[in-house]
Amino acid sequence: MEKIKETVAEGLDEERETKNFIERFIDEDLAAGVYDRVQTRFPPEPNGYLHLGHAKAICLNFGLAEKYNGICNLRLDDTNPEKEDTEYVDSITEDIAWLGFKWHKLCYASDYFDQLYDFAEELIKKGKAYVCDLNAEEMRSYRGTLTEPGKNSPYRDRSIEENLALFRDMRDGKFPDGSHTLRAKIDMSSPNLNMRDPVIYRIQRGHHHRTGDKWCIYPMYDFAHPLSDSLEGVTFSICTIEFEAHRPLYDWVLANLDVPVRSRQIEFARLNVNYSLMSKRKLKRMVDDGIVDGWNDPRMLTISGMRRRGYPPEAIRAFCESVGVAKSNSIVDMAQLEFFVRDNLNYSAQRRMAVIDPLKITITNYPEDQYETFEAVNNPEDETAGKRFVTFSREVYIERSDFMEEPTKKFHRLSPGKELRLLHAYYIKCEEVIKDSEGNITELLCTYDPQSRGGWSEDGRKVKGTAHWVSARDCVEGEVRLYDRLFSNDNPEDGDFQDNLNPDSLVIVPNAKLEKSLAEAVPGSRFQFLRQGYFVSDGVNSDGKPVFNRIVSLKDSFKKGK
RNA sequence: UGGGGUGUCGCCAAGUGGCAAGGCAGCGGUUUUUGGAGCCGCUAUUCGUUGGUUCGAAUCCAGCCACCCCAGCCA
Repeated sequence: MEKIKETVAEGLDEERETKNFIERFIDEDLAAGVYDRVQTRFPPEPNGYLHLGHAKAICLNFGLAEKYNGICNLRLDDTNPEKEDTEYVDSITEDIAWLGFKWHKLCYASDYFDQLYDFAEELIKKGKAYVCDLNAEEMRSYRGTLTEPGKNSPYRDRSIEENLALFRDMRDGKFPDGSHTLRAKIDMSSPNLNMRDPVIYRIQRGHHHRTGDKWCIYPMYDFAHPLSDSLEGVTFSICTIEFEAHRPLYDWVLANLDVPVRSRQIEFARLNVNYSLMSKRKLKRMVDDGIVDGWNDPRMLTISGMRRRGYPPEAIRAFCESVGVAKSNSIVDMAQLEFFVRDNLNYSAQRRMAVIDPLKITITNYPEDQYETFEAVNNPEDETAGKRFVTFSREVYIERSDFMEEPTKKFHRLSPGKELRLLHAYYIKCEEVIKDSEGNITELLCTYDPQSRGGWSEDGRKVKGTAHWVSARDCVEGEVRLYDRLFSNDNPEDGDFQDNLNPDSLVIVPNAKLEKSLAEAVPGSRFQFLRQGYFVSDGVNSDGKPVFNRIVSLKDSFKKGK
């Protein structure tokens, strides 16, 4: 131990490792012998697709298990047949696997329906649960308010035998939906409303995606969750902060039943990102209302949307790591997410040339039928990415923004009479600007310096500007989709999100000029279109043109023409 | 309003009685055969607020203020 301390002191002085509060709780419990191992779980309800907020919970739960040499299950919390579907189960498993995590076991709350039922009977037999005949409205009025205590249900003092018989009748389908509930007998005057005899079973006829029509009664979250945790052997049940007031109930359920493990619930703050919505309910509404293409629309922070947008899973994990785990409500800046995407892509994405807003250039002293190829590195950050060849010819396209007729002081690219380096190719000089009748620039006539092959000259003259280009003879046309923020408002939660939609959230450029190799790009592969940012291949459109989505939005400083 | 939480830079976030980490964003500079990359700097005399305890307080105590969650037979 001492040795380890020394080593740490000597070598890793600067790598101070700060533990988050959950890790400190775990350390305490381990040290106190409350638990001798760590087991977590990620328990989504299969009623929608996973989003970045879930990614944070996934990283936390799976990360903790890994860190402490424990295990983490994926559990589908399917106790409400009305909202759940196998489509969602499939998307959830796919998304978690894509993020790079492996669950120890794939479980379903519905796996435990029989045991949960038995636990309910156990509670009844202990006199700690009763069947209540109050309807929803009556129950609400009996519950009291934030400031006034509730009243006991008139059915609260039924005998154990009667409760048991009634509960079995509920199970056997003898009552209509909503007519009876099973409630825990706790305290109708508790200041915590969750403890005022909460419902733990309700009658609900609906086809369950796994158990079909076997059951017509379903356990409530507050009953099913602690018991599912315990049955699986979960030691730390990590959930979001809105469940904090449910913790006494969570503990009550485990304390009043004969369970294998007394799991510990720990809450953390959910993730919010500005310019985006992170509520499954609202995401579903956007999908249903046709505001977006589907759950995988690249403008949404669903995992499938981010995947389609080209965000690498490693970048998402690094982001989740960076935002930390705490209990205060917070809204993380979208720029932080994009930073981790750029940071990853900088060394993982190959470079390609593409011209999104083309301006034609004719090189007047370059022979009409001639062409030649140049070698170009695929990624200056990664030698193993190799090289490719690009073809040069008499007519090329450059980005319209790489030419300025009356250049400003800081503008070093092409302008009349000035030289510009075409990346990997030659120096060219602008000799003439051709305009249409309305004065719009339609073409530039340039000359090239044959001595500058490779983009370098022996006379040592300095050419500051360099631009990407594409040979007119050899390029392919493609569709480029520029995705911006879906919401114009920093916080779309202000009012109805529909009022905050950004009309320019999707701009389609149908005829971008692409380097030939991009025509065969595998969907999902990411490239840097040099100065224009990062793009991901998204297959071909209905015209058979290759499609690219922009991955991160432009940095504001660059937008301002710096 | 009863209960439960949270307040440290524009945004996240460390800090657990001994001179306020780090990241994002921003700003300056420097580079570069175009990375929006790299490199170098700068950016909280102050921790919601007021008092108290202490040689010493973001850390302990008390009051106040602000925000979030709970009155589903949702999770």
